[in-house]
Amino acid sequence: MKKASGIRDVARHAGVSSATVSRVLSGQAAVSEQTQARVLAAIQDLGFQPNHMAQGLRRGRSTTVALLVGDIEQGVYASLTKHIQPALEGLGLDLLLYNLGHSQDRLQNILARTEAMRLHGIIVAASDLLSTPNIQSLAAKVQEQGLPVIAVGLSLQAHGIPSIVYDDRGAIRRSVSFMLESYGGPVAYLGRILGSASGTERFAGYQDALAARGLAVDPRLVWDSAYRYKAGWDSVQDALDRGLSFRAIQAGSDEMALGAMAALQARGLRIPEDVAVTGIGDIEASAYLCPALTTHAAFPAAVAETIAALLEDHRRRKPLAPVTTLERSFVRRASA
Amino acid sequence: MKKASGIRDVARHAGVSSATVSRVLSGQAAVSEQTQARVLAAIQDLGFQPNHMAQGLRRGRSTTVALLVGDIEQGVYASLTKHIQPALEGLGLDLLLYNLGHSQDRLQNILARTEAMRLHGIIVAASDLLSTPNIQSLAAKVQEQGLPVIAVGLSLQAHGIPSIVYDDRGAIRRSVSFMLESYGGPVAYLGRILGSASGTERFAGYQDALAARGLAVDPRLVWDSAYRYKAGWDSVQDALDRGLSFRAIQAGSDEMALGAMAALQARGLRIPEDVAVTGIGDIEASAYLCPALTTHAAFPAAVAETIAALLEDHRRRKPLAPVTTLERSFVRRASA
DNA sequence: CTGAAAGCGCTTACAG
DNA sequence: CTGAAAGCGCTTACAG
Repeated sequence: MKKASGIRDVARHAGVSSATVSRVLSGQAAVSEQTQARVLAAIQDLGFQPNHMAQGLRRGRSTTVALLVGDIEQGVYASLTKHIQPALEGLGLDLLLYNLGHSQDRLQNILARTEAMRLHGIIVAASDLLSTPNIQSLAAKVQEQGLPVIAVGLSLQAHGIPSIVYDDRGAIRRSVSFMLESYGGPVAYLGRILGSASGTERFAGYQDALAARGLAVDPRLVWDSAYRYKAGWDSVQDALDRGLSFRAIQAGSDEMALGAMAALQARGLRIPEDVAVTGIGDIEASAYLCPALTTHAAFPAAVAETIAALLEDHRRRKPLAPVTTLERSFVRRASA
Repeated sequence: MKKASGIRDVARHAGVSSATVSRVLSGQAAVSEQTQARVLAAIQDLGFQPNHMAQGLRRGRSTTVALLVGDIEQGVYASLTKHIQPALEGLGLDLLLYNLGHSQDRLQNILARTEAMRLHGIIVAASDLLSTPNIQSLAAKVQEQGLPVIAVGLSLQAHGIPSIVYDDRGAIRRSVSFMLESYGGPVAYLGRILGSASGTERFAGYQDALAARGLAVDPRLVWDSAYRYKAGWDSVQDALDRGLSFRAIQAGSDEMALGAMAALQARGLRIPEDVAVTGIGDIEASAYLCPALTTHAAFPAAVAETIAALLEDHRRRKPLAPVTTLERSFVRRASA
């Protein structure tokens, strides 16, 4: 806990110039072994740590990556953040978190603020359909500033932004097909979230499954809704009030599925004997409910690794993979 | 989207010196109205934004606040983060997130890394008992570096660190008393988490409630456990296997309460007819389960406001309130 | 109220 | 392999 010392102090202590200290710090330039040893010792002795702001100013970029998430309170984003932070730390990068709260305006403000801080990169993890100006703003950063921008959960590949996505359409197709076969009766779709990129993808999987069996989509069994528990609860209460009948529900997220299950149980319906339920996302709570929720797992660790790899590729000026698609895995539990 | 322009460009554009531009930027020094207007216009014209790294280097501190959370996947920390980020943004500050994963080693590493970045402040939101070296390291930052450090969820007031805490002991005392009165039978305590500051506080509330009725604590009905859903599930399964009998459960967190409820239901027990359950925290899921969980609410918005106020006080060199205690509010729902 | 100048702590051509 | 010097983009005494 010495007073903040600078590179000059280290240089003096080691009997070299500050340029040399800087060189051993960067590890890039060639420095003789002896010199290096002496500098390293001086750094140790003084407990020296290079000033990030000075380095950033000089290098023209910070060591900070902005992570913009749809809503940190949602399990998906929380677990993603939990894995991304240490992955960045491994690359010597720090994570600046911005919670979008699913607002395009907020995204726009943040993107504007962001210019001034010479970020090292931007990760956008949001399932919302982004507004055109926002996408253009992101694409501009990639092209003009050479700033790596990575999209997670929605594909911005068409705009030249490397993306990491799940094959949600395929996943939902499989689980809906499974429920159609196992339970026969009609399968409702909960949460065709308008304005959500992944919501749209997932709903397409539902359509695929019905189409494969020559079934038509019954609009009364497609429930638009907001995100979250309450939406699931409300939609099911509403459907039951209207006397609709269905044998199973595919929810667009685990949160909605849990809300739906509570509503079914509150009405005295048994899961899965009366109505089967499947979610997608596999949030932590899903495994510890009664009955436990059948769902599709996510792989936040794999996403974090992919992000780290892309960032490394960018550093080495390698071309970045335009899109990385991860498969969901179906987690069969008691609810379906 | 102009090329990054500097203060000099603005100065030239406005026909003044860069010192003057800096002055209108800071808003601190006196500048004539005309000059100010011209500078502002130039800033507009060029879309100028001051370089954060340069400002930080010169001022000796960044505009970045580090938020260290126990585990971002837990509802408490997620909702706290969600509210703190915009509160900081309102003060022109950015949030650097570090996920501790409840590890003292990680905290130590982060605290060490942190030296180099000339932070604007540090917020520690963790319920773990901090290790002595970590507390000393935090206290040292307050004293030597004049860096504001704020503790949330655990009181570090004894170490000169302003703290924001809930009266969890009082809250648990009230709900345990309530269950004792309503259900008569024995109340078990789930989650006396060893090594957790708030875990200890909460358990003390349980002891208070029993003591107030002249009851002794039955050690078989005090279940130590880890955090989270699984712990709640396992503890209850275990207690049931051992043939223990209890009429109600006070859980040390909502997550544990939900895990416990699932375990009870899996064994065919009804809630609250056979066993009543109360949690603490009021995570989003709690309201949308069947039955909905009776719990104690948190007030993340109030915490965020308090943090912002403390940071402002620090900026104005006012003394900071050593401790701010918030009351929980009891949310009576169906589970107890 | 305003400007010229020094300097925050680094990195990186440029010489040698 | 190493050093002296310039400069990244700001802010802030110091004069006037």
